[in-house]
Amino acid sequence: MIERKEHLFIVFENLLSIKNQCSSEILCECGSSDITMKQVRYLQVIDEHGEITFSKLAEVTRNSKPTISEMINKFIRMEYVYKKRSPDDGRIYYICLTEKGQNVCRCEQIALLKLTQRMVLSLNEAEVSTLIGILGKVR
Amino acid sequence: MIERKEHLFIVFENLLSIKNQCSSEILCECGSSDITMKQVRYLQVIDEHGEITFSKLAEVTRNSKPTISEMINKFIRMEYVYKKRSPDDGRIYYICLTEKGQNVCRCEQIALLKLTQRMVLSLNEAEVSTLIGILGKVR
DNA sequence: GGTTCATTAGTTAGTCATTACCTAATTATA
DNA sequence: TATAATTAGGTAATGACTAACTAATGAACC
Repeated sequence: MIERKEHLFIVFENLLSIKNQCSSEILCECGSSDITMKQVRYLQVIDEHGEITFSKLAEVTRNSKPTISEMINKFIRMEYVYKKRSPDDGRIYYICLTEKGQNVCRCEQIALLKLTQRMVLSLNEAEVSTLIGILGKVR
Repeated sequence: MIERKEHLFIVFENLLSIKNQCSSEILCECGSSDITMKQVRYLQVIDEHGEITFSKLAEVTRNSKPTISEMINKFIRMEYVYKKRSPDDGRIYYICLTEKGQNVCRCEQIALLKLTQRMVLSLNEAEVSTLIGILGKVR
């Protein structure tokens, strides 16, 4: 009983370790191993909106516009985002993620995808189905 | 086929989400929701050594002693560590983790433990055994 | 055993670079 | 005149350093 709990912990620890290693690799490949969590979160907010204006991003993140302006300039230098002038209103720019920016802010999902792909390779179809069935019950 | 891969991804995404929520809760309970990753890593180094001297910690982390001195003073203020005078050598202090410090630097493991405990509650013994069997094959 | 001196452990002062944020003033556009 | 974004100048916190310092230890010598 106790043995089973510990065992479950160990197999999940192993899986998580594989996932974390994938995440690290993704960030390293992007040359972003030292990006801060706040930076990742801001990129995630941009990702959620597809493309977003400076004013909107300031509003959504509760920062001032100058703060956003500086941050976006920095992200441009880091090649995470680019800005696109609005065709309709010369005042407005849209902030868009580059491929690098997308990879960085989605690196946890990409890592998880790689983990599940790796699982599908290690296991047969019946095992995968069984896993889905059992794990789907966890709340 | 494609459906199965996506499904596996989704069930694992759900599990990971539960785990991440546990982590956040642990850090919030400790009043440490804004601790930095570097700080967590330093606490993990201290954890790995049980108790460690300033000089040793400087050596292991490749920082200067004044840097370690300041960091540890800050961790003391944050109640993550305390220092213990060596009984043998008046120059030497040992840096030890408080319970809070231990919780903070182990929060990922604690969260994973809570997740696996939750799984054990949701599933019967046969299912748990099956999981262990299948997931143990993943490399 | 006491003294002296070199060494070690850790601290303090001052400093620098970076990140994350601000307001006020400005420029460009509507 | 109002809005969108930028620039200038600023603060606070984090993460790191060197130089100089204090306190304690240990070896050598008397």
